[in-house]
Amino acid sequence: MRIGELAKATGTKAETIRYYEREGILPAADRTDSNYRDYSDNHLAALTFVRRARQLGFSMAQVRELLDLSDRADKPCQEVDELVHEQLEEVEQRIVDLLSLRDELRLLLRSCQANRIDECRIVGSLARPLGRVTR
Amino acid sequence: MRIGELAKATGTKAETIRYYEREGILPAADRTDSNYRDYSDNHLAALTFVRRARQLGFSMAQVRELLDLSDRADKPCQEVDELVHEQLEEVEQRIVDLLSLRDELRLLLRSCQANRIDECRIVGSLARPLGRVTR
DNA sequence: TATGCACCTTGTAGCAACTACAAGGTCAAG
DNA sequence: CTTGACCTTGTAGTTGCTACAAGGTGCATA
Repeated sequence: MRIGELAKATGTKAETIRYYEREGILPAADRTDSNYRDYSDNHLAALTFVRRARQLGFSMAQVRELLDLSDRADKPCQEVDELVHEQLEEVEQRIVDLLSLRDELRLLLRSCQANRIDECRIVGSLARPLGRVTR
Repeated sequence: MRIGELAKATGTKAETIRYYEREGILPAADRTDSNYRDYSDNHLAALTFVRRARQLGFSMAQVRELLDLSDRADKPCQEVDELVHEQLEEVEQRIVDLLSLRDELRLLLRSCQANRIDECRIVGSLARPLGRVTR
């Protein structure tokens, strides 16, 4: 299959696929006589793997690790487990951070009672460091 | 005060402060005889404002808008309100996204029962598109 | 046969918001 | 008078793409 077809099949832009190849994330494809990339089903599987891992929030470096690990069929999968664990913890931390961000923004919204900007507590609140929004 | 002092006072790196100046987010400072930047309390207030807005997740473009608005003391603060609202909605969306990411990662972790990578469901799950992790 | 159009190629530059140098100037203390 | 901490400018790197530009290919249609 050509790059456009693979792109459509995986919901990836052709440019991104070429980028992955440059970065060594995907193996280079065969070429047709006219120098077009010619992909196999293995490429389709690999790209699906990569995209899914990226959607799950893994970094490119982590995806590389996952790819390396998934080639070692005989090894224990403890390392894969650890990578997923790490990622889960990061995501959980980001959630905690965003929740407190959300609370701050809600407070900020409630603090605007005035009509004019110079009386607006939002603008005033921004001029103070974080954590002292209330009063 | 010099740039290092301002940096310490606001928890910003000196390089970031110079970057803000280049970007027009902060007004240029006066210079000493030896060409060092010399900051006033107004700069301290402005930088605090900027950093706080950034910590709240506002983009540089939004910070610019907020700064412009906060200068128009006589205007109604409806626009400020709208910006905060927008940002709140974005944060809430990011939270929703991350929550479902977290669930996916948890499922993935539970799916690893095997010991060898070629029997590990995690690796297998990654090879399938999102949304079909379970079974 | 020509020509239009969708597709492909490479290479380079841009995005956000910094961060990290390098190479050199300034200033106070010892 | 030298050491060290600070400052200056300028440039390049980070992450993960995305967007061109300039040109080649392949196929259907006039």
